[in-house]
Amino acid sequence: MNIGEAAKASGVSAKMIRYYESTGLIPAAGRTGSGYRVYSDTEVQMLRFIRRSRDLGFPVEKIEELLALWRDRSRQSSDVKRLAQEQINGLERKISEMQAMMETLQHLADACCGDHRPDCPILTDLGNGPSPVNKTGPAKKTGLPSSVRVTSAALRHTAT
Amino acid sequence: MNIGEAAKASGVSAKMIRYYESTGLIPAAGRTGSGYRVYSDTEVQMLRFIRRSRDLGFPVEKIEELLALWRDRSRQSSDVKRLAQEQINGLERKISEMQAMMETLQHLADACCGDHRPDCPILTDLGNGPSPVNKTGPAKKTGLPSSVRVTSAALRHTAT
DNA sequence: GATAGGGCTTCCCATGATGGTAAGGTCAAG
DNA sequence: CTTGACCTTACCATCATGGGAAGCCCTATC
Repeated sequence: MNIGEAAKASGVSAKMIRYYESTGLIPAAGRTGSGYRVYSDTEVQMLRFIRRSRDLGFPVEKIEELLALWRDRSRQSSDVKRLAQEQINGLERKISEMQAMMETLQHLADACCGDHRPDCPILTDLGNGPSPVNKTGPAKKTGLPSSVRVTSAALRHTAT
Repeated sequence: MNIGEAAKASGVSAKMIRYYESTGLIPAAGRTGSGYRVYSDTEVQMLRFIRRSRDLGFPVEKIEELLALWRDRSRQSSDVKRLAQEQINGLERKISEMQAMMETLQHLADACCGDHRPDCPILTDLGNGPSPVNKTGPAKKTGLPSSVRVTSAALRHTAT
């Protein structure tokens, strides 16, 4: 099986398969005499594992750990569960941050009549809102990061 | 006001202020004889606007539009509201994607006893799960992106 | 006036996961 | 033997942000 077939079978693009190999996430594939990469079913299964893990939001760094556990027959399921729980916690945190953003935006949008006139509470808030966290006091770390910066990275893939 | 003071007053790092200037998001600041950037209160207010917009998850590209509307006294509030609504929709979509990931993970974690034994339904699922969307059929676009890839970009800033 | 320390300047590099492109080799079918 | 589809490597771009180096400037202290 060459890289294109492995890509189709695993759902991981050929580009990413090469990338994962270059970073050491997966071992270097075998080669034909002419230099083409060759993949076995076992390797395709590993790629599917990676793909599925990515779909669940795991960063590649964590997938490295998951793969190690996957291969380790003397693993402890508690280690796997811990990784999963950490991922759940991270997702939960991001979700609540985004929900906070969404609620703020919804309040602002609700207050904006959205007609031909220029008056707009959204812009007013953006201009006068409490951006600088340390506006009135010497607060340092309030606990909440205040900025969330979803960076549109998460948006990108679905939007495009 | 020099760039460091403007950074403190606006909540935008000096680094980012220079970056925003270089990309044209904000006009080039004035300079002292020795080349230091100088900022007025008006410019700091614009920076606060940007910061606040970022905090609500707007990508810089959208902030450019928001800023244009902010400056435009003959704007129509409907345009602002539309941008806000788009942002809300994007957040909503990302949130539901992450919630789906979280639920899947939660199910898997619930099924994992998390003890010293190696048996783990999480790893089993990752290895055998329905990763390749086109596994049994010639489906093309199922409508759902199937992959969500939050990329941990959203995690990063809060995690680190 | 000299010196120290901190702030400013520009320029380059890194992140994370992914796609794009270009130049060139290979394979299989006709 | 040609054509087209595929493979190879190598480099660049994304998006917003931080880090660092090398060098100039300003202020305070001695």
